[in-house]
Amino acid sequence: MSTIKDVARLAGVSVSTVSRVLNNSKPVNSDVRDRVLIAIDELGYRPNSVARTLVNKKSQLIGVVIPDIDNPFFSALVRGVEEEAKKKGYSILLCNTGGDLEQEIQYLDILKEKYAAGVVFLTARVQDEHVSFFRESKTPVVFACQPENLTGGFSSVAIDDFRAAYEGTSYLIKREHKNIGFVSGPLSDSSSGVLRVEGFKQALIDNGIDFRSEWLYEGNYRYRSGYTGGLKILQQLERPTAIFCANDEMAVGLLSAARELDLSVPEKLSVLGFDDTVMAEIVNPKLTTIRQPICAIGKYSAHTLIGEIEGGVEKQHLLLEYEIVERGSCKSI
Amino acid sequence: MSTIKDVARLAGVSVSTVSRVLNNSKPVNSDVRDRVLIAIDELGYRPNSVARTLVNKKSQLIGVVIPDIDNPFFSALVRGVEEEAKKKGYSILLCNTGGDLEQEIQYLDILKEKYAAGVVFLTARVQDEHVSFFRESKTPVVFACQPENLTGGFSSVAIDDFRAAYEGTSYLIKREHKNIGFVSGPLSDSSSGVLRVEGFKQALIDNGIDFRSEWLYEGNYRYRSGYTGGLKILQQLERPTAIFCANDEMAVGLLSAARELDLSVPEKLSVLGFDDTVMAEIVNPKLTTIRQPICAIGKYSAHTLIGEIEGGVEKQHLLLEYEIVERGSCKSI
DNA sequence: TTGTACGCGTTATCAC
DNA sequence: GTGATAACGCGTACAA
Repeated sequence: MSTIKDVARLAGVSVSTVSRVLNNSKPVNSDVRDRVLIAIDELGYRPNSVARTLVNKKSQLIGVVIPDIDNPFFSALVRGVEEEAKKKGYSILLCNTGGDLEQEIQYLDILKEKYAAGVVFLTARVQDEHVSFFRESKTPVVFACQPENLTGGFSSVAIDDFRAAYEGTSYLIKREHKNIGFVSGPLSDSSSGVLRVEGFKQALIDNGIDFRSEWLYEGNYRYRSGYTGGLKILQQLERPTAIFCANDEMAVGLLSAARELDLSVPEKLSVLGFDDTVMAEIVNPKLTTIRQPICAIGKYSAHTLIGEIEGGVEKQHLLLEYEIVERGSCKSI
Repeated sequence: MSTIKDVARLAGVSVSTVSRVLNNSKPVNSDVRDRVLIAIDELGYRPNSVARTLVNKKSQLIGVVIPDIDNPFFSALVRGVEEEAKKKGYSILLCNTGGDLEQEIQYLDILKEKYAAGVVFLTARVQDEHVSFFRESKTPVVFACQPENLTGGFSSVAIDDFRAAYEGTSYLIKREHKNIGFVSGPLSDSSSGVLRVEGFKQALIDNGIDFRSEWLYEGNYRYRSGYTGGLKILQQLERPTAIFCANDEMAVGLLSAARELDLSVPEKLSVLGFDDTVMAEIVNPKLTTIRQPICAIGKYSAHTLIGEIEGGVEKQHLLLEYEIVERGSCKSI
């Protein structure tokens, strides 16, 4: 492995000159520049990024902190981040936290000690600990899938969860559903989850439909809770003709519950999902769902982040487009 | 951020002494050790890993190179690697390659320049370029899901794909199926894929059943190819009573094809999957499949790797257990 | 425009 | 046992 010194020697110049052509940090005579370039090429020289990091106090690493890589929603986000980062010469340090605050902080410390250039952060709720870390360490960060007002002043990329849920509900109402249930995410801390219930409720109100709390089930985004919620809601004397789930995984669980209760979907029950992850397509009936451009959220998160890292671009809040994709799980009554 | 010098000053010792208590590299008097420890605590000092890496030429980074993080099979593996690595103080550099050799090599170069301690590698086929990289750079590596004889002498963690496919086929045969189709992975380069077809064929032979090439479809592990393969096989004049798919995703695609052709599963057609990823459970009917302990493969890969990194443990080939998990997609005839 | 020399935070080799 | 000091590979004032 050749170093900058080898290049300097071969080109007959000093290391500083080599450094200058490497970084375009100062003007260099074109003939010497050529000599250096040739030497670099000849030696197959590549600057040592560790040494660089040590002096610059900034690496080419981007931390991606998420609750669970083994969840299609998060892995799609990571893929988006990775693609964009790779394009710009950054690598991904994967921080899998299980949604645990302690682990999040632990990883944040690791990122700091490795001089990570920035981090894309997806958490159920932005906590004071997070905010103060980013403030103190001055590490650029963008929060993914987080409502603008909860990011502590940092950048974010998301969709408008309130409006998306509002429109999803409207979609159901337009199809003559007046009895609509809702399986939500955790309402205590999942901020975008709260937005979705609120969008749902608002749509009900605006259409003169009463909200029925017995048809609201607070799940946790997992298959199991969709199943349980479905059982809870559908076994009541009076049951809704449609249920809106705050994500696809729960919707799929709900499908199982409906099947178990012999309620055919969509004939007897319409089911509307959220996210449009891979499972929406493979389940039977295929899920009508609100598509959230997860991979794009990852891409734009990375893009925004790198903008802040390199260009000193201003903090910003991006809202991406969602859309209702109609498949087989909803029908008019 | 305090450095080793600050600690040395505060403790009234030299930096070398601090370094020694940090690394237990040489004996230190217990009273001075205590002073150092106190100083460390007082300053909240944490050794700078970048500087460490620069002098040791070895970081605490483990590269995980896979084709696609947004695929439940690979993401499960990554989760396993991450868990084990985190436990041992290593972090994960995620290398998403799209299965492209050029990108694999590109990432390998990045890993080298970052002084990665080792890499967990999952690729369709181990190529000469891979092997020579690991030989020359002396970077420890373990290949995941790769047949022992194709790892170029490096460690590996996998299951016995041949036997697993053999047993899967036997499972079908025991249930009186004599006409069995097979949807395979790519046969040109996916080595474990080849093993699975061979296990399938061998089971046929050992049971006196003819192999019918028209019932073999070469897919690519994706949903779409399972669907297409299903159509191809099931629209023939004579069709099998059971089809074995080399992974779950294709099995799910096959399910769609069967539904489209009005062949109810498992009544008219038994379908056997492979892997037991999340989708096996959410599809209807639920998939009977051969469970491969993907997450554990990740864990053991990391464990083996770290053993080689730290202990100079010998190269080894681990074969983990698989099992047939019976759900609703297969029946006796 | 170019070169010298020092610093980034550690570890390791040497003397003491 | 302990303490200087030279690496590790690079960027950058500063001097020329």
